[in-house]
Amino acid sequence: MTEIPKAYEPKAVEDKWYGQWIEQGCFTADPARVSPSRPAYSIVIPPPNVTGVLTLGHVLNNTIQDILSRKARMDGKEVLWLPGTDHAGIATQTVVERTLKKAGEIRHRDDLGREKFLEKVWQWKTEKGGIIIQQLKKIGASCDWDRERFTMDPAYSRCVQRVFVDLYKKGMIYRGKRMVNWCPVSLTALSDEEVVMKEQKGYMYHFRVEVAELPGTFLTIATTRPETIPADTAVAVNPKDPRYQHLIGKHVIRALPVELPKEDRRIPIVADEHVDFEFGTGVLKVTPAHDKADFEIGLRHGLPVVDILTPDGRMTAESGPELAGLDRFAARKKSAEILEAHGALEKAEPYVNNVGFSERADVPIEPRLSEQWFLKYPSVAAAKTVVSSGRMRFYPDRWSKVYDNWMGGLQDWCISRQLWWGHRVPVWRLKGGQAAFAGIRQSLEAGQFGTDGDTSFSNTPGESTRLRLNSHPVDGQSLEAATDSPEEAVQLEALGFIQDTDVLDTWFSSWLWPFATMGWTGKPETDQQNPWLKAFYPTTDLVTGPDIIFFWVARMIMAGYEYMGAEPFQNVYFTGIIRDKLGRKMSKSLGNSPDPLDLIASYGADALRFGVMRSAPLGQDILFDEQAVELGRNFCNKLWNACRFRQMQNLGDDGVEGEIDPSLLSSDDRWILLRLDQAIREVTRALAEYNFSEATSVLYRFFWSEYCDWFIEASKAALVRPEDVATTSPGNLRAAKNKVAVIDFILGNTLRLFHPFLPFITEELWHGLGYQHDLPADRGGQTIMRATWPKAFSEEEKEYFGLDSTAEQLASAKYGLVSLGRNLKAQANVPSNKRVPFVLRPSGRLDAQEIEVIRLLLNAETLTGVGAEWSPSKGTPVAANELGELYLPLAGLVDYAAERARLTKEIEKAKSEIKKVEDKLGNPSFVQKVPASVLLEHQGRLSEWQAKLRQLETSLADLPARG
RNA sequence: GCGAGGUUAGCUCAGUGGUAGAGCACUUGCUUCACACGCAAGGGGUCGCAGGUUCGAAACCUGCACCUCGCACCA
Repeated sequence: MTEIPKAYEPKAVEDKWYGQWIEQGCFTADPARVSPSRPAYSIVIPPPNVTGVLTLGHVLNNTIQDILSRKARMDGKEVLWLPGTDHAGIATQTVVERTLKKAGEIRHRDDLGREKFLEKVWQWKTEKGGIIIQQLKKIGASCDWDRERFTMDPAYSRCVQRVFVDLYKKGMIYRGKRMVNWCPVSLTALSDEEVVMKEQKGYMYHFRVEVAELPGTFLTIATTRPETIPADTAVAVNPKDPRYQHLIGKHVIRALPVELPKEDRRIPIVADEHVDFEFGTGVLKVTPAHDKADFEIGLRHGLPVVDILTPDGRMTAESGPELAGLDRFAARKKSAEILEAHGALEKAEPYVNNVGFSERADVPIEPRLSEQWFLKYPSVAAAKTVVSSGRMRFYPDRWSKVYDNWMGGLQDWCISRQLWWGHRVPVWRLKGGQAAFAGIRQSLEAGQFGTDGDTSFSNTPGESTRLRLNSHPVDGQSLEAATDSPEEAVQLEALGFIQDTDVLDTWFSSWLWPFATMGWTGKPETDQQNPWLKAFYPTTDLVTGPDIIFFWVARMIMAGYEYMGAEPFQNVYFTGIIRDKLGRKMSKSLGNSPDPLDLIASYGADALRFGVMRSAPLGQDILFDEQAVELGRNFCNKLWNACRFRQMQNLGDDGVEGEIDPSLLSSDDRWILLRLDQAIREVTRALAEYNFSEATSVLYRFFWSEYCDWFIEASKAALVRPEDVATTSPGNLRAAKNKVAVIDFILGNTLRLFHPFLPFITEELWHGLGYQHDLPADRGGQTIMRATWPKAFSEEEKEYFGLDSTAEQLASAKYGLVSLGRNLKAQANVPSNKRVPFVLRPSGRLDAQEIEVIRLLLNAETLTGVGAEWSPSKGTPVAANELGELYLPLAGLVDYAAERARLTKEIEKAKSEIKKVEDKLGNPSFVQKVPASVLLEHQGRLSEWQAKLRQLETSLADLPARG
């Protein structure tokens, strides 16, 4: 800090220190350093999407992780904050495909084929995929970048395969033809969690169908999706519905396609409990191929499944010549028109219903029957108990109920995706009957195949493949082989096996994140020797958003128990969701999401961190306002200038002042030491409770409202300017040096308290003020990151410094009196910079030193101490508290009318306070039942207000009648 | 429909039984020798509504209203 700019300039400071931290390996974790005296602390980052760019959500989330990591380092822990990125199957594939299309390289990914396309994705990932990691560095994230992981790293991929094969062997992963959520844009199945319900405006179409056996008799059916009529294979009524009982077992003539002969459109009327006869007309069209509930009805009644939609949501030829080829939404309109043209449409009423949307592509999903891989969740009981028993803590706790609720209603997880980018399902398949398997039988040493068992295809020790013989109603028999061994895969392919073309849901890889990133292999003998797993698993804290509690958190807990035998983390902190100041979610289309990097450029990274932390209350969504960042910048600037002020107090002996001499401490010194003590306690507790906004408010209050507003100002009474050193008495110089020692003590502690929140500026000031001198390199000498976290005073220390309530009360009373005096000045319209004389009549003994501090804080020309015998001239404005009476003699300048108004107002206030307390004290049951301390406190308050009232009334009476 | 959370100053939020708070915004006055990204003073709230418990309720209980978010879902 040779050159001292007036305002803090973050840019150069941030780049400089981040570079040094990296260079000096400050973020690097080493399991060998973990010991009982240096416990491990670990966090795994929620891996951001590799295609992602930094959002305010990331800033929030990662600032919290950084605060926790930096605090743990200062607590003397060995810290691993493990970073990385997620391959994000659909998102990444979409981004790359779009990019290639834009560049005119392809029209569709099929133009390249799977292999070539994947090469392009990898190329893109290498070139552009690391942006968010670079951005995280800008906010100061202290991740161990040497351990950065990616969910498609070879070692990580191996973990995914191993887990798949293991669950396959356990029978928990199976393949089946089911109704799944199909995304017609991404052309893949989705899990239930990836579908969001949205209200949609549409129409409820009422149309008529004729009962085949009773010509001229019609049934009216209500539907929102008339385009699926050609796929109807029945209509259903409730068996208890008297309106339709007589029709059960008869048939209707399906309305579409009209071109088809009537006899080909006969579909049965079935009775099913599912039908709600209150709803619509009580007659339900049953479309097993395109509706989950209808599919179930179809199963119950043995109905055929007729699929009239292509994977990308267009109508097939079976829907009739007028609809064929149309998009499903166009077909909806068209089919209504056809119905109307044939007189079958009774009405179309506007209707709002909930429709499932693909979260990613933001289009309505189609329920679709298809062959997919499913997982029965493992280790459910353990995962449920660890949270409900309170062994793993959720912050805020209410999320544990949400978790418990979801864990109680688990449905099998659809884990396969019809994509190219991702972990390919490690299952190989050979189709054909027994004849086709004959050759293989010979190549297998153990002839046991066709049953569900392990076989070795290669000679690699320890490798084995699970073989399973499946019978498929259409495809006939197939032999399925699941393996995570590359050697065996080669062998299988040599035998004509073909690998499944699906990839796995991205979450099927990220649920392994806490241990797969630490070198887990799934081989117990190896994993038990793994120093990283031994030192850092289970991790300490997880910080994430509540929106992925099911996607990620719950699944990680289950995987943790299944594969590590222990929970993956001890505490989970759920952040709020960042919204704009109108409470809307941040979104690209609304354009309401500011770029954090722009904010950093304008205000600095520390300012952004502080602003976001300050407006992030525990468990509430955060309404983001750029003003919060501005506040952060102002705060950094305040800190900067307070330290600049310290730098100017150089008393000839360069550098940090030494020990504090307790005998020279003033009441202000003792007061600020106690305020610091309080701040340390409150910040430490707030952090332990993950209450980050509370911690920042305490820091703000302590540093700005207490240290700067009162202590620094008061300290100016004792400080000596460098140019005056020669002419200052030795006693005053000693006092000044002791004052600087107190300032150094406070600032040294303050910088450390602030460091987790404001890493850059605190490091700069730590070195600028020379606080690193005389500290061991690993305890603050090299970096504030490793300085010890401030400790509250022990009783012994409090005694040593004389920190008792007397000192605190005296200082508080002084500041109280100063405020009253400043108020007198303002009421009398004296500009705050104008120095006028004050007179003080103390109620007890008051040192000259203390009087000087009061004078200085009042910015008074003089503050004359007078005895009880002194009396002011009539009408002199006066204010008083327990310390004494403060007069503002204005010799003819008093605005008596204003003074009368002021006094009258004060008197009213005093009277109302007295009445309040008197009412309470006058209540017999209050006096009887209330604790003694509360009674005393009320009595004290009463006499205080009474004394004040007397004084005010005297002043008012003393005012000349006319002013 | 089920569940969770919320309702306190113009705005964003603290405040879990004993004198209603902070920051921002607002008004007024200040180039007071660290800081105008600042200093000082000030105005502003029947704590969503109605009952109840209590000597005493913003806080605890009951009901209601409104807002937000999950989960489920009827074509």
